[in-house]
Amino acid sequence: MSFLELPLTYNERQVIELVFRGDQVSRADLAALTGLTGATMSRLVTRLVDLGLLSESVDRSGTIGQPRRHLSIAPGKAYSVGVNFMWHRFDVALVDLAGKVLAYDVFDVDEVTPDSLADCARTSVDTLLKRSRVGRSKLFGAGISVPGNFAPDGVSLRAHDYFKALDGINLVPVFEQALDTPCAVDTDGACAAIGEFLHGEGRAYDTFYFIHLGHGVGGGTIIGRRLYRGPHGNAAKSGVLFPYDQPRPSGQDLIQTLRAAGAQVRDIVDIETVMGNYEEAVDAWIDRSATQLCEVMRVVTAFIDPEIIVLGGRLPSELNRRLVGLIQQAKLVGPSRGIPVASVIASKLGPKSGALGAASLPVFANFFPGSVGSRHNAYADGRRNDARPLVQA
Amino acid sequence: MSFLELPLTYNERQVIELVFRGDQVSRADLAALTGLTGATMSRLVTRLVDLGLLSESVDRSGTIGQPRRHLSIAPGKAYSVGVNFMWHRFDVALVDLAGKVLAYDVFDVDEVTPDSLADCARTSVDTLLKRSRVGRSKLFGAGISVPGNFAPDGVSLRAHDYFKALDGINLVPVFEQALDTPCAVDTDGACAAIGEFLHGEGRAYDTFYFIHLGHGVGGGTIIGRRLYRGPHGNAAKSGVLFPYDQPRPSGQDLIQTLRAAGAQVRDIVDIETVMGNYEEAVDAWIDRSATQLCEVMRVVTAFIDPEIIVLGGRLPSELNRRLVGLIQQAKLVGPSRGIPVASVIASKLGPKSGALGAASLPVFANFFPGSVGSRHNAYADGRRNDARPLVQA
DNA sequence: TCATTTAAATTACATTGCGTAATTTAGTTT
DNA sequence: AAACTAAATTACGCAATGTAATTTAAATGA
Repeated sequence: MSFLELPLTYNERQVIELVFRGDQVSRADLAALTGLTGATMSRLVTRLVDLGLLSESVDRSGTIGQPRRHLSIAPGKAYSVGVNFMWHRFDVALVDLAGKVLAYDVFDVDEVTPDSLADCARTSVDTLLKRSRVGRSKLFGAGISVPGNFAPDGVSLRAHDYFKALDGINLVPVFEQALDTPCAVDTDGACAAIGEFLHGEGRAYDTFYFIHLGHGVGGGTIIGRRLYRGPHGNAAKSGVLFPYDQPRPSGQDLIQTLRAAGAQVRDIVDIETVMGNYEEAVDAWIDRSATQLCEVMRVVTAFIDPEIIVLGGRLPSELNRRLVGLIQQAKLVGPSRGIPVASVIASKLGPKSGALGAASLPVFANFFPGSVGSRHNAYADGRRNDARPLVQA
Repeated sequence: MSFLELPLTYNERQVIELVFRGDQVSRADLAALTGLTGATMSRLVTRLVDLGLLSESVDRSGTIGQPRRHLSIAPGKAYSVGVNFMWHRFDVALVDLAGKVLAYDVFDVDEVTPDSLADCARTSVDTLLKRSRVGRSKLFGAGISVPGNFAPDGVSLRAHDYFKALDGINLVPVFEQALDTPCAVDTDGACAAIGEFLHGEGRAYDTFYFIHLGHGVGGGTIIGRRLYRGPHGNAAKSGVLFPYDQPRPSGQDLIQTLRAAGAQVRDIVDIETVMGNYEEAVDAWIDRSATQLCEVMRVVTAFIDPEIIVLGGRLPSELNRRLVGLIQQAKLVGPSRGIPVASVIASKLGPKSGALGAASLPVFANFFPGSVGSRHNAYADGRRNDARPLVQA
């Protein structure tokens, strides 16, 4: 981070997370929530206020004693951009730490190669920064959401057929060179889960599963307020239950369904405009997909046992809501005796959710404790940071 | 713990874990592995040696410099018992911290109620302690492995039909009263996973999935050297893919298969003795079950993305090996484009694995870092320990 | 043979971040 | 306006780590 000398400590990140996800929290609340003492919390908060990351407002709501001072993330201090790639388009969001979307736009892309993506990203991000008069120095990172999977090395892409030129590429250095800021790349499902965790329904939960319906059927898992990527970055592939050559509850499948019904659909974003004219086809697709997603619900409950399952992605919000409605009505057999299937709710983040989720990656990485390993070590500074991964000695 | 004044700190536990899972580690190795300095490691190890938990041996293998001193877990210092309940029997193991099984025996149980289980546990544990001349004061805990699931509260049991009297019961206080030592209760799948992590194939991995074939089809997930239980304790229910009223790759199903072929089988332990006489039925069962387990492999890879999948449980080791052999031969379609299905290996722990896994629960809880939350706090002692769970303020 | 070299382990001292307890602050209650 | 209350801050102590210097126990080599 250019504007912060040192990375934040674990406890500073805890404070930011609690302020971010909570509402109207005071220092005293934070002390109780973290188990730290009031004295320590006072010091932590003072430092974060001095850094300009937190701001406070006095609450004179009339209880006895010194009034609480509610903390909130300071607006306009630090910015992150998110780039969300689709087939023929991509959308970009510029957000500040407080979660405000300062600028958002959709761009076209014809050719999908590392170079063209880097170009697109650079020009579009520059456009947004200029439009909202945010200086580059205030940008602490960029997140890029891509459809696809990772190779066993956990970093290079196993791309969809539509993105063949990206196969085997590690996009992180590509984007870092183009955007001149630290970049994080993850799957659309993982980005969406992080976005939901920071800004959506997931704010109320520590452990949840996100079913992501984009071109394919993906997902993301938040376990204990951390993104669970898996050793190879390929966790949460909800689509496993549906072979590619058969009907499946994916955006691509819906596009094909609509085309078969005679609609002109180029990409997922076009669905919303045409679906009113093909109600019958959409209804049938929803019914069938809801049934299929019920099996995802059962299996996710069995393997992850989450507090809640959130359904979202790139489909029109109305479709997500209808799918959730049907799933909620279904009487599902639990995954094992006596275990109920987890509840499902629809994401409310809307069409910007993809870019917002991508922009959430750097926020999570730089300001949240979930990206810090548990090193019980009194020294945040001056410590060696070269621990080898835990392997047989 | 009666014999240890204070619970071990996070870094002390790190040392124990690395010594336990590693082989021939020196203080210098541990420093490199943890990222702590040599000075700190020296202090940590000295303390653990003084406590009697570690012992060391000089390695004069001929390299220049002061010889390395290899560390190992001291034998005979601290003991744990594991109780592994089945249908008509249960087996008990007394193990020391170093992993040595000092005593092991199988007992019969006719009635399954909380009281009878407590009675059985008390008398059998007493027997083993006396037989191996281990004083009660050296016992730091007991682990109990039960078939079944947890209620949404995460502690009370949702028992199999065979154990109806246990339904809704929290067994922890029951056993703690009977055994007069801290008790941990978890599902057979979770216990087996922990056991595999400490003593079996899982020693080489940080994140793996354990498929547990007992009466039912269960499992356990180790994520980043911690047991992932799920918010309700019901994670890793591999059986979700197989309805109860259809053939499934469970021990119960194999018992029924053998009975249908004319065999006299009372419980899983009887399978080994009779299976030689019903080869045809066993072969068919193995073939079908291997095919079914291939789907578990695919789904686990999709949702957990583990480094490896380990297959084990209560079936005879030979059957586990044959199942693994067939699964390895199968050409499995990956869960998503470009992602290979995780590899599978058979557990080598043998028939004592259930009791060993159960006995591993207290070891894990008291001596490993995986049971400690990440509180970045310089003070191990004298700290308040009453942090509320992280919820909306 | 014995000084030199090497790597492991230990010791002395400094630094950091948290806890405890006392104090200050800003309001309500009586 | 004095008493009371809860939040926030300050002063001080302590535990655990890091840095740097030192000790230890072996191999090396003149």
